[in-house]
Amino acid sequence: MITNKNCIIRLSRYKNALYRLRDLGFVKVFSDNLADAIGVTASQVRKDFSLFGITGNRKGGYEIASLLEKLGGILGKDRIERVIIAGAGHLAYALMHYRGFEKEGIKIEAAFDIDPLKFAKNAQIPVLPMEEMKDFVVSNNIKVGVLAVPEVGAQRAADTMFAAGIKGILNFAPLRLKAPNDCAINNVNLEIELENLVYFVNVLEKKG
Amino acid sequence: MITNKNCIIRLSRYKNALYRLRDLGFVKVFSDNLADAIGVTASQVRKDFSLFGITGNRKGGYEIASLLEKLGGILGKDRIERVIIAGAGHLAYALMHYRGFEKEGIKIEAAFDIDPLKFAKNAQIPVLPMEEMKDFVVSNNIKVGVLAVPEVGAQRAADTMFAAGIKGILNFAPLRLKAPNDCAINNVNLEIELENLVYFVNVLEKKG
DNA sequence: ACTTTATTGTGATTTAATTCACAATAAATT
DNA sequence: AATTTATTGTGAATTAAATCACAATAAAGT
Repeated sequence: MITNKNCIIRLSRYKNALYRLRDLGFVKVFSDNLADAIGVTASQVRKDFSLFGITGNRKGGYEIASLLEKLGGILGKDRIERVIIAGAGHLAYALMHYRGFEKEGIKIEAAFDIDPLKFAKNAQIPVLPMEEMKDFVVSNNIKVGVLAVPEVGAQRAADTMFAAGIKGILNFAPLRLKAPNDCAINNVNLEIELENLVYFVNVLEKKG
Repeated sequence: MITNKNCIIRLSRYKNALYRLRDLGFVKVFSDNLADAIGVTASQVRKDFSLFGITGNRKGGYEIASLLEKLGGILGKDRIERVIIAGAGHLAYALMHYRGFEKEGIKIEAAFDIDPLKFAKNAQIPVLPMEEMKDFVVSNNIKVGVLAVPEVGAQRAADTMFAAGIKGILNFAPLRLKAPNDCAINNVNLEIELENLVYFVNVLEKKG
Protein backbone atom coordinates (compact mmCIF):
# COMPACT_ATOMS: atom_id res chain seq x y z
CA MET A 1 0.00 0.00 0.00
CA ILE A 2 1.69 3.21 -1.16
CA THR A 3 1.32 6.00 1.37
CA ASN A 4 3.52 8.68 -0.16
CA LYS A 5 1.21 11.64 -0.13
CA ASN A 6 2.92 13.45 -2.97
CA CYS A 7 2.60 10.41 -5.14
CA ILE A 8 -1.16 10.17 -4.49
CA ILE A 9 -1.56 13.86 -5.24
CA ARG A 10 0.20 13.33 -8.52
CA LEU A 11 -2.26 10.57 -9.38
CA SER A 12 -5.08 13.07 -8.87
CA ARG A 13 -3.33 15.54 -11.10
CA TYR A 14 -2.81 12.94 -13.81
CA LYS A 15 -6.50 12.19 -13.60
CA ASN A 16 -7.45 15.85 -14.00
CA ALA A 17 -5.15 16.26 -16.97
CA LEU A 18 -6.55 13.09 -18.52
CA TYR A 19 -10.11 14.38 -18.26
CA ARG A 20 -9.08 17.46 -20.17
CA LEU A 21 -7.30 15.49 -22.83
CA ARG A 22 -10.26 13.16 -23.19
CA ASP A 23 -12.65 16.11 -23.51
CA LEU A 24 -10.45 17.47 -26.28
CA GLY A 25 -10.99 14.20 -28.12
CA PHE A 26 -7.70 12.46 -27.34
CA VAL A 27 -7.75 8.70 -26.93
CA LYS A 28 -4.13 7.85 -26.18
CA VAL A 29 -1.43 9.63 -24.20
CA PHE A 30 2.30 9.23 -23.68
CA SER A 31 4.11 9.56 -20.40
CA ASP A 32 5.78 12.77 -21.52
CA ASN A 33 2.47 14.42 -22.47
CA LEU A 34 1.23 13.79 -18.96
CA ALA A 35 4.54 14.92 -17.53
CA ASP A 36 4.30 18.24 -19.37
CA ALA A 37 0.69 18.65 -18.36
CA ILE A 38 1.35 18.47 -14.64
CA GLY A 39 4.95 19.64 -14.58
CA VAL A 40 6.99 16.56 -13.69
CA THR A 41 9.38 14.29 -15.60
CA ALA A 42 8.20 11.49 -17.84
CA SER A 43 9.99 8.90 -15.76
CA GLN A 44 8.20 10.16 -12.69
CA VAL A 45 4.92 9.47 -14.45
CA ARG A 46 5.97 5.97 -15.47
CA LYS A 47 7.40 5.22 -12.05
CA ASP A 48 4.20 6.32 -10.37
CA PHE A 49 2.17 4.10 -12.67
CA SER A 50 4.57 1.24 -12.21
CA LEU A 51 4.20 1.53 -8.43
CA PHE A 52 0.48 0.90 -8.78
CA GLY A 53 0.80 -1.76 -11.44
CA ILE A 54 -0.60 0.44 -14.18
CA THR A 55 0.80 -0.55 -17.55
CA GLY A 56 0.52 0.89 -21.02
CA ASN A 57 1.67 -0.31 -24.42
CA ARG A 58 5.28 -0.09 -25.37
CA LYS A 59 5.47 2.30 -28.27
CA GLY A 60 1.72 2.91 -28.02
CA GLY A 61 1.48 4.89 -24.79
CA TYR A 62 -1.54 4.65 -22.54
CA GLU A 63 -5.22 4.49 -23.40
CA ILE A 64 -6.89 7.43 -21.66
CA ALA A 65 -10.19 5.74 -20.87
CA SER A 66 -8.54 2.76 -19.22
CA LEU A 67 -6.06 4.97 -17.35
CA LEU A 68 -8.92 7.02 -15.93
CA GLU A 69 -10.67 3.88 -14.82
CA LYS A 70 -7.59 2.56 -13.07
CA LEU A 71 -6.79 5.88 -11.39
CA GLY A 72 -10.39 6.20 -10.24
CA GLY A 73 -10.19 2.75 -8.73
CA ILE A 74 -6.93 3.47 -6.90
CA LEU A 75 -8.12 6.81 -5.60
CA GLY A 76 -11.39 5.29 -4.41
CA LYS A 77 -13.31 7.75 -6.52
CA ASP A 78 -15.02 5.26 -8.81
CA ARG A 79 -18.30 6.44 -7.37
CA ILE A 80 -19.66 9.74 -6.01
CA GLU A 81 -18.01 10.81 -2.79
CA ARG A 82 -20.47 12.24 -0.32
CA VAL A 83 -19.23 14.64 2.33
CA ILE A 84 -20.58 16.82 5.12
CA ILE A 85 -19.36 20.14 6.47
CA ALA A 86 -19.05 21.04 10.12
CA GLY A 87 -19.75 24.75 10.35
CA ALA A 88 -22.03 26.93 8.28
CA GLY A 89 -20.07 30.16 8.07
CA HIS A 90 -18.66 32.01 5.08
CA LEU A 91 -16.22 29.28 4.14
CA ALA A 92 -18.84 26.55 4.33
CA TYR A 93 -21.09 28.71 2.21
CA ALA A 94 -18.34 29.13 -0.37
CA LEU A 95 -17.76 25.38 -0.45
CA MET A 96 -21.47 24.63 -0.79
CA HIS A 97 -21.60 26.92 -3.81
CA TYR A 98 -18.37 25.79 -5.36
CA ARG A 99 -19.13 24.37 -8.79
CA GLY A 100 -15.87 22.47 -9.12
CA PHE A 101 -16.87 19.60 -6.84
CA GLU A 102 -19.67 18.27 -8.97
CA LYS A 103 -17.56 17.36 -11.95
CA GLU A 104 -15.12 15.60 -9.60
CA GLY A 105 -17.89 13.43 -8.21
CA ILE A 106 -17.89 15.18 -4.85
CA LYS A 107 -21.27 15.97 -3.33
CA ILE A 108 -21.76 18.04 -0.18
CA GLU A 109 -24.79 16.51 1.49
CA ALA A 110 -25.30 18.78 4.49
CA ALA A 111 -23.71 21.30 6.82
CA PHE A 112 -23.98 21.31 10.61
CA ASP A 113 -23.80 24.21 13.02
CA ILE A 114 -24.60 25.05 16.62
CA ASP A 115 -26.20 28.40 15.78
CA PRO A 116 -30.01 28.04 15.31
CA LEU A 117 -29.98 31.13 13.08
CA LYS A 118 -28.04 29.13 10.53
CA PHE A 119 -30.40 26.16 10.38
CA ALA A 120 -32.09 25.57 7.02
CA LYS A 121 -33.57 22.09 6.98
CA ASN A 122 -35.14 22.44 3.58
CA ALA A 123 -32.38 24.17 1.69
CA GLN A 124 -30.87 22.38 -1.27
CA ILE A 125 -27.93 21.57 0.96
CA PRO A 126 -29.56 21.51 4.40
CA VAL A 127 -27.98 23.16 7.41
CA LEU A 128 -28.76 21.05 10.46
CA PRO A 129 -28.04 21.15 14.20
CA MET A 130 -24.77 19.52 15.26
CA GLU A 131 -26.71 17.00 17.35
CA GLU A 132 -28.19 15.55 14.18
CA MET A 133 -24.83 14.85 12.62
CA LYS A 134 -24.48 11.32 13.91
CA ASP A 135 -27.86 10.15 12.61
CA PHE A 136 -27.24 11.81 9.28
CA VAL A 137 -23.74 10.42 8.86
CA VAL A 138 -24.73 6.93 9.90
CA SER A 139 -27.87 6.73 7.80
CA ASN A 140 -26.14 8.17 4.75
CA ASN A 141 -22.97 6.17 5.35
CA ILE A 142 -20.71 9.19 5.00
CA LYS A 143 -17.00 8.85 5.74
CA VAL A 144 -15.50 12.23 4.88
CA GLY A 145 -16.09 15.69 6.31
CA VAL A 146 -14.84 19.23 6.02
CA LEU A 147 -14.12 21.15 9.20
CA ALA A 148 -14.90 24.82 8.65
CA VAL A 149 -15.52 26.26 12.09
CA PRO A 150 -13.48 28.90 13.95
CA GLU A 151 -10.40 27.71 15.78
CA VAL A 152 -11.96 27.79 19.23
CA GLY A 153 -14.64 25.23 18.41
CA ALA A 154 -12.56 23.14 16.06
CA GLN A 155 -11.41 20.25 18.25
CA ARG A 156 -14.89 19.89 19.71
CA ALA A 157 -16.48 19.82 16.25
CA ALA A 158 -13.87 17.30 15.12
CA ASP A 159 -14.69 15.06 18.08
CA THR A 160 -18.36 15.25 17.11
CA MET A 161 -17.41 14.19 13.61
CA PHE A 162 -15.33 11.24 14.81
CA ALA A 163 -18.13 10.17 17.14
CA ALA A 164 -20.51 10.28 14.18
CA GLY A 165 -18.29 7.88 12.26
CA ILE A 166 -16.35 10.28 10.03
CA LYS A 167 -12.97 8.78 9.12
CA GLY A 168 -11.36 11.63 7.21
CA ILE A 169 -11.40 15.37 7.82
CA LEU A 170 -10.32 18.20 5.59
CA ASN A 171 -9.41 20.71 8.26
CA PHE A 172 -9.44 24.47 7.63
CA ALA A 173 -8.97 25.44 11.27
CA PRO A 174 -5.41 26.57 11.99
CA LEU A 175 -4.55 23.95 14.60
CA ARG A 176 -3.36 20.38 14.81
CA LEU A 177 -6.38 18.21 15.50
CA LYS A 178 -6.14 15.26 17.83
CA ALA A 179 -7.63 12.31 15.99
CA PRO A 180 -8.14 8.55 16.50
CA ASN A 181 -5.46 6.74 14.56
CA ASP A 182 -7.88 5.10 12.19
CA CYS A 183 -8.80 8.57 10.94
CA ALA A 184 -7.03 10.75 8.40
CA ILE A 185 -6.62 14.52 8.57
CA ASN A 186 -5.65 16.83 5.72
CA ASN A 187 -4.91 20.36 6.77
CA VAL A 188 -5.46 23.45 4.68
CA ASN A 189 -3.91 26.37 6.53
CA LEU A 190 -4.33 29.59 4.61
CA GLU A 191 -2.15 31.66 6.92
CA ILE A 192 0.70 29.23 6.43
CA GLU A 193 0.17 29.11 2.67
CA LEU A 194 0.37 32.89 2.47
CA GLU A 195 3.37 33.06 4.77
CA ASN A 196 5.09 30.44 2.65
CA LEU A 197 4.38 32.50 -0.43
CA VAL A 198 5.86 35.59 1.19
CA TYR A 199 9.04 33.64 1.90
CA PHE A 200 9.41 32.47 -1.68
CA VAL A 201 8.57 35.90 -3.09
CA ASN A 202 11.41 37.28 -0.99
CA VAL A 203 13.76 34.51 -2.09
CA LEU A 204 12.98 35.20 -5.76
CA GLU A 205 13.44 38.91 -5.24
CA LYS A 206 16.90 38.42 -3.72
CA LYS A 207 17.87 36.04 -6.51
CA GLY A 208 16.82 38.18 -9.48
CA MET B 1 19.02 30.01 0.62
CA ILE B 2 16.89 27.09 1.75
CA THR B 3 14.09 26.31 -0.67
CA ASN B 4 12.71 23.12 0.79
CA LYS B 5 9.04 23.94 0.98
CA ASN B 6 8.30 21.49 3.78
CA CYS B 7 11.01 23.00 5.88
CA ILE B 8 9.59 26.51 5.46
CA ILE B 9 6.13 25.25 6.33
CA ARG B 10 7.56 23.74 9.49
CA LEU B 11 9.05 27.11 10.42
CA SER B 12 5.55 28.62 10.18
CA ARG B 13 4.17 25.86 12.36
CA TYR B 14 6.90 26.40 14.94
CA LYS B 15 5.99 30.05 14.95
CA ASN B 16 2.30 29.33 15.52
CA ALA B 17 3.09 26.93 18.34
CA LEU B 18 5.43 29.50 19.88
CA TYR B 19 2.73 32.17 19.88
CA ARG B 20 0.49 29.83 21.81
CA LEU B 21 3.19 28.96 24.30
CA ARG B 22 4.03 32.61 24.78
CA ASP B 23 0.37 33.47 25.31
CA LEU B 24 0.25 30.79 27.99
CA GLY B 25 3.06 32.60 29.74
CA PHE B 26 6.00 30.41 28.73
CA VAL B 27 9.35 32.08 28.21
CA LYS B 28 11.62 29.20 27.21
CA VAL B 29 11.03 26.12 25.10
CA PHE B 30 12.99 22.94 24.36
CA SER B 31 13.27 21.30 20.97
CA ASP B 32 11.16 18.39 22.09
CA ASN B 33 8.31 20.63 23.29
CA LEU B 34 8.15 22.16 19.86
CA ALA B 35 8.47 18.77 18.25
CA ASP B 36 5.48 17.46 20.20
CA ALA B 37 3.51 20.59 19.43
CA ILE B 38 3.73 20.25 15.70
CA GLY B 39 4.21 16.50 15.43
CA VAL B 40 7.80 16.03 14.29
CA THR B 41 10.98 14.77 15.95
CA ALA B 42 13.15 16.90 18.21
CA SER B 43 16.14 16.49 15.93
CA GLN B 44 14.06 17.71 13.04
CA VAL B 45 13.39 20.89 14.99
CA ARG B 46 17.04 21.38 15.85
CA LYS B 47 18.15 20.57 12.31
CA ASP B 48 15.68 23.07 10.87
CA PHE B 49 16.95 25.75 13.21
CA SER B 50 20.56 24.84 12.54
CA LEU B 51 19.91 25.21 8.79
CA PHE B 52 18.91 28.83 9.35
CA GLY B 53 21.58 29.55 11.91
CA ILE B 54 19.14 29.75 14.79
CA THR B 55 20.83 28.78 18.03
CA GLY B 56 19.61 28.24 21.56
CA ASN B 57 21.36 27.60 24.85
CA ARG B 58 22.77 24.21 25.60
CA LYS B 59 20.88 22.88 28.53
CA GLY B 60 18.66 25.98 28.50
CA GLY B 61 16.59 25.49 25.38
CA TYR B 62 15.42 28.44 23.32
CA GLU B 63 14.03 31.77 24.39
CA ILE B 64 10.57 32.10 22.86
CA ALA B 65 10.63 35.84 22.22
CA SER B 66 13.93 35.70 20.40
CA LEU B 67 12.90 32.61 18.44
CA LEU B 68 9.75 34.34 17.26
CA GLU B 69 11.75 37.34 16.15
CA LYS B 70 14.18 35.20 14.19
CA LEU B 71 11.44 33.12 12.58
CA GLY B 72 9.55 36.26 11.63
CA GLY B 73 12.65 37.65 10.01
CA ILE B 74 13.32 34.48 8.03
CA LEU B 75 9.73 34.16 6.89
CA GLY B 76 9.65 37.81 5.85
CA LYS B 77 6.73 38.45 8.14
CA ASP B 78 8.35 40.95 10.45
CA ARG B 79 5.83 43.47 9.22
CA ILE B 80 2.20 43.35 8.05
CA GLU B 81 1.75 41.53 4.78
CA ARG B 82 -0.72 43.22 2.49
CA VAL B 83 -2.51 41.17 -0.15
CA ILE B 84 -5.20 41.56 -2.79
CA ILE B 85 -7.76 39.08 -4.09
CA ALA B 86 -8.64 38.55 -7.72
CA GLY B 87 -12.31 37.59 -7.79
CA ALA B 88 -15.12 38.67 -5.51
CA GLY B 89 -17.19 35.50 -5.29
CA HIS B 90 -18.11 33.35 -2.31
CA LEU B 91 -14.55 32.26 -1.60
CA ALA B 92 -13.22 35.80 -1.75
CA TYR B 93 -16.00 36.84 0.57
CA ALA B 94 -15.06 34.08 3.01
CA LEU B 95 -11.42 35.15 2.92
CA MET B 96 -12.30 38.81 3.44
CA HIS B 97 -14.26 37.84 6.54
CA TYR B 98 -11.76 35.35 7.87
CA ARG B 99 -10.62 36.53 11.28
CA GLY B 100 -7.52 34.36 11.37
CA PHE B 101 -5.47 36.58 9.06
CA GLU B 102 -5.34 39.60 11.28
CA LYS B 103 -3.43 37.98 14.11
CA GLU B 104 -0.94 36.60 11.57
CA GLY B 105 -0.28 40.08 10.26
CA ILE B 106 -2.02 39.46 6.96
CA LYS B 107 -4.26 42.23 5.67
CA ILE B 108 -6.50 41.91 2.63
CA GLU B 109 -6.51 45.36 1.06
CA ALA B 110 -8.94 44.96 -1.83
CA ALA B 111 -10.67 42.52 -4.16
CA PHE B 112 -11.02 42.91 -7.93
CA ASP B 113 -13.70 41.59 -10.23
CA ILE B 114 -15.00 42.08 -13.76
CA ASP B 115 -18.66 42.07 -12.72
CA PRO B 116 -19.91 45.64 -12.04
CA LEU B 117 -22.57 44.21 -9.73
CA LYS B 118 -19.78 43.21 -7.35
CA PHE B 119 -18.10 46.61 -7.17
CA ALA B 120 -18.11 48.28 -3.76
CA LYS B 121 -15.60 51.10 -3.76
CA ASN B 122 -16.38 52.24 -0.27
CA ALA B 123 -16.66 48.94 1.53
CA GLN B 124 -14.24 48.24 4.36
CA ILE B 125 -12.38 46.01 1.94
CA PRO B 126 -13.22 47.63 -1.41
CA VAL B 127 -14.21 45.59 -4.44
CA LEU B 128 -12.82 47.31 -7.52
CA PRO B 129 -12.81 46.76 -11.29
CA MET B 130 -10.00 44.54 -12.58
CA GLU B 131 -8.66 47.44 -14.64
CA GLU B 132 -7.81 49.30 -11.47
CA MET B 133 -5.66 46.51 -10.10
CA LYS B 134 -2.39 47.72 -11.54
CA ASP B 135 -2.72 51.24 -10.11
CA PHE B 136 -3.75 49.87 -6.75
CA VAL B 137 -0.98 47.28 -6.57
CA VAL B 138 1.69 49.70 -7.68
CA SER B 139 0.66 52.56 -5.41
CA ASN B 140 0.27 50.26 -2.40
CA ASN B 141 3.40 48.28 -3.25
CA ILE B 142 1.63 44.92 -2.92
CA LYS B 143 3.48 41.77 -3.86
CA VAL B 144 1.11 38.92 -2.98
CA GLY B 145 -2.35 38.03 -4.26
CA VAL B 146 -5.00 35.38 -3.91
CA LEU B 147 -6.60 34.02 -7.06
CA ALA B 148 -10.21 33.14 -6.34
CA VAL B 149 -11.96 33.21 -9.68
CA PRO B 150 -13.58 30.32 -11.56
CA GLU B 151 -11.31 28.09 -13.61
CA VAL B 152 -12.26 29.61 -16.98
CA GLY B 153 -11.03 33.08 -16.09
CA ALA B 154 -8.12 32.01 -13.94
CA GLN B 155 -5.15 32.28 -16.28
CA ARG B 156 -6.39 35.64 -17.54
CA ALA B 157 -6.79 36.96 -14.02
CA ALA B 158 -3.35 35.65 -13.12
CA ASP B 159 -1.84 37.46 -16.10
CA THR B 160 -3.52 40.65 -14.94
CA MET B 161 -1.96 40.12 -11.53
CA PHE B 162 1.51 39.54 -12.94
CA ALA B 163 1.16 42.62 -15.15
CA ALA B 164 0.21 44.62 -12.06
CA GLY B 165 3.42 43.57 -10.35
CA ILE B 166 2.21 40.72 -8.15
CA LYS B 167 5.05 38.28 -7.48
CA GLY B 168 3.29 35.52 -5.57
CA ILE B 169 -0.15 33.97 -6.05
CA LEU B 170 -2.12 31.71 -3.77
CA ASN B 171 -4.17 29.92 -6.41
CA PHE B 172 -7.52 28.32 -5.65
CA ALA B 173 -8.40 27.60 -9.26
CA PRO B 174 -7.94 23.92 -10.14
CA LEU B 175 -5.38 24.37 -12.89
CA ARG B 176 -1.66 24.82 -13.30
CA LEU B 177 -1.02 28.49 -13.89
CA LYS B 178 1.63 29.62 -16.32
CA ALA B 179 3.76 32.16 -14.52
CA PRO B 180 6.91 34.25 -15.13
CA ASN B 181 9.78 32.56 -13.41
CA ASP B 182 10.38 35.36 -10.96
CA CYS B 183 6.92 34.66 -9.55
CA ALA B 184 5.84 32.02 -7.03
CA ILE B 185 2.61 30.06 -7.09
CA ASN B 186 1.10 28.09 -4.22
CA ASN B 187 -1.84 25.94 -5.19
CA VAL B 188 -4.75 25.03 -2.97
CA ASN B 189 -6.83 22.47 -4.78
CA LEU B 190 -9.81 21.40 -2.75
CA GLU B 191 -10.89 18.63 -5.07
CA ILE B 192 -7.45 17.08 -4.84
CA GLU B 193 -7.35 17.47 -1.06
CA LEU B 194 -10.66 15.67 -0.73
CA GLU B 195 -9.67 12.97 -3.19
CA ASN B 196 -6.48 12.46 -1.27
CA LEU B 197 -8.45 12.12 1.92
CA VAL B 198 -10.69 9.51 0.34
CA TYR B 199 -7.61 7.50 -0.60
CA PHE B 200 -6.19 7.55 2.90
CA VAL B 201 -9.56 6.78 4.46
CA ASN B 202 -9.72 3.69 2.25
CA VAL B 203 -6.15 2.73 3.12
CA LEU B 204 -6.89 3.00 6.84
CA GLU B 205 -10.08 1.00 6.44
CA LYS B 206 -8.24 -1.86 4.72
CA LYS B 207 -5.52 -1.79 7.38
CA GLY B 208 -7.73 -1.84 10.44
C1' DA C 1 10.97 -10.19 -43.57
C1' DC C 2 14.09 -6.85 -41.91
C1' DT C 3 15.27 -2.38 -40.01
C1' DT C 4 14.29 1.62 -37.81
C1' DT C 5 11.96 4.21 -34.43
C1' DA C 6 9.46 5.40 -30.39
C1' DT C 7 7.98 4.33 -26.06
C1' DT C 8 7.38 1.61 -21.91
C1' DG C 9 8.88 -0.52 -17.49
C1' DT C 10 12.04 -0.92 -14.06
C1' DG C 11 16.61 -1.87 -11.76
C1' DA C 12 20.47 1.04 -10.64
C1' DT C 13 21.97 5.46 -9.34
C1' DT C 14 21.67 9.86 -7.53
C1' DT C 15 19.86 13.34 -4.78
C1' DA C 16 17.31 15.07 -0.97
C1' DA C 17 15.31 14.72 3.55
C1' DT C 18 15.23 12.78 7.94
C1' DT C 19 16.96 10.52 11.81
C1' DC C 20 20.69 8.97 14.68
C1' DA C 21 24.24 9.49 17.80
C1' DC C 22 27.22 11.75 20.47
C1' DA C 23 30.63 15.44 21.64
C1' DA C 24 30.17 19.98 23.55
C1' DT C 25 28.62 22.44 27.25
C1' DA C 26 25.82 25.12 30.43
C1' DA C 27 23.12 24.69 34.49
C1' DA C 28 22.11 22.30 38.68
C1' DT C 29 23.60 19.51 42.46
C1' DT C 30 26.71 17.68 45.88
C1' DA D 1 35.26 22.67 42.87
C1' DA D 2 33.87 18.49 41.16
C1' DT D 3 30.10 15.75 39.43
C1' DT D 4 25.90 14.91 37.45
C1' DT D 5 22.34 16.01 34.33
C1' DA D 6 19.93 17.86 30.48
C1' DT D 7 20.01 19.85 26.26
C1' DT D 8 21.94 21.73 22.04
C1' DG D 9 24.26 21.46 17.50
C1' DT D 10 25.81 18.94 13.86
C1' DG D 11 28.46 15.39 11.16
C1' DA D 12 27.46 10.68 9.87
C1' DA D 13 24.19 7.24 8.69
C1' DT D 14 19.90 6.04 7.04
C1' DT D 15 15.80 6.27 4.57
C1' DA D 16 12.90 7.96 1.06
C1' DA D 17 12.06 10.10 -3.38
C1' DA D 18 13.32 11.27 -7.88
C1' DT D 19 16.00 10.61 -11.89
C1' DC D 20 18.71 8.03 -15.09
C1' DA D 21 19.62 4.74 -18.35
C1' DC D 22 18.72 1.13 -21.04
C1' DA D 23 16.79 -3.49 -22.29
C1' DA D 24 12.41 -4.99 -24.00
C1' DT D 25 9.34 -4.53 -27.53
C1' DA D 26 5.52 -3.09 -30.43
C1' DA D 27 4.43 -0.36 -34.33
C1' DA D 28 5.79 1.77 -38.61
C1' DG D 29 8.53 2.00 -42.57
C1' DT D 30 11.39 -0.15 -46.25
